[in-house]
Amino acid sequence: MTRQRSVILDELRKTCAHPTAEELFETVRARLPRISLGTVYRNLELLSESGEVRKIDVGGRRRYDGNVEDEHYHARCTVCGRIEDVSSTAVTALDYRIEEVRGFTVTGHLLTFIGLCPECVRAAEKRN
Amino acid sequence: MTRQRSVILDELRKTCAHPTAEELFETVRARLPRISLGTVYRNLELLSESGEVRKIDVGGRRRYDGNVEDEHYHARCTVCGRIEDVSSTAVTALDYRIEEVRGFTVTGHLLTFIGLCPECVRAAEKRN
DNA sequence: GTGGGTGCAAACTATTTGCACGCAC
DNA sequence: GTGCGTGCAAATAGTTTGCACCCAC
Repeated sequence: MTRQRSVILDELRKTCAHPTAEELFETVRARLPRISLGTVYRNLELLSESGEVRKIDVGGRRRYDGNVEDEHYHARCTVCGRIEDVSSTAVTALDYRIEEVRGFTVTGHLLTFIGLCPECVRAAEKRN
Repeated sequence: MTRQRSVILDELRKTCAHPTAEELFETVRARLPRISLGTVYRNLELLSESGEVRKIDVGGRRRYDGNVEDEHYHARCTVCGRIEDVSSTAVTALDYRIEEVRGFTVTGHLLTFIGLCPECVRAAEKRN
C-alpha cells in the first residue's frame, strides 16, 4: 500500500460521485501533484482486484465506486452520465421507488447477470 | 434503408450471439465484400436510435442485440465475455433460475436504472 | 443534378503497457 | 543493493468522423 494507492483509495471513498479515472486523477493530484494518470489506472485496477473498490462498467466511460460495504445498485442519467446510488432493498422488489428516493425519472433498467458460462466452468475444472 | 443497413440488421437478427460491431462486420462482409467497418458502426448507431437494435454496453466492448421484441435480460460470462439471453419473467422475481435455464454459474448481477436525473429533467423542461 | 450514404483513412478517446528511475526496505 | 511501484510517454483498442465519391432518385 503505497502513498499513491492510499490517497487514491481515500479520495475515492470520500466522494459519492462515482468518478472516472481521470476525474479521480484530478482530485488526487491536488494532494500528490506528481502522480500520473497511469498510476491511477493501475492502482484502481489493483484495488478492484482486491475488492476494495468496484468498477462500474456500464455505458460510456468506466466509473469507480469506493463503497463496497453496502449492497447497492446504481442509477445512471442518460443525459449527463451521472451515477447515483440506489439502496438494494428498494431494488430487490424491483420497485421504481428510485423515482421517489432519488428524483430520477426512470425510463428502464439494465440487468446483467455476471458469472461463468458452462463452457468456462468446464474449462476451469479441467485446469485443476 | 440501404442495402448495407438491411443486411446488417438481417445478420444481427439471425444470430443470438450478441456480436460486437467487428464480429458483425465479418459476417456482413461475406455478403457485401466491400462494406467498411465504419459503415457497420454508423448503421448500428442509427438502428439503435430508431429502436430496431439494442446496444449492450456492459463490461468490455459494446455488443448488439437484434432482438428487441421480447423483454429479456442478459447473462455475461466474466471469462469469455459471451452474453446470453435470460427471459425477463424468470428475472423479475430476481431468482437465480438462470443457473438452471442457462447453466450459468451466477456470481452476481449488475442492475442499473436508466433515466434522467432531476437536474437533467429540469434542464430539459427549461428548454421547452 | 442533388443529396444522403458509403468506403476509406485519419482522428479521437479511454485505457494499458514498456521502460528507466527512485524510494523503501 | 534489490525490487516493486512510479512517472512518463508511447502503444493499443474501440469507436467516431471528415471527405470525396457514387448511386438512386
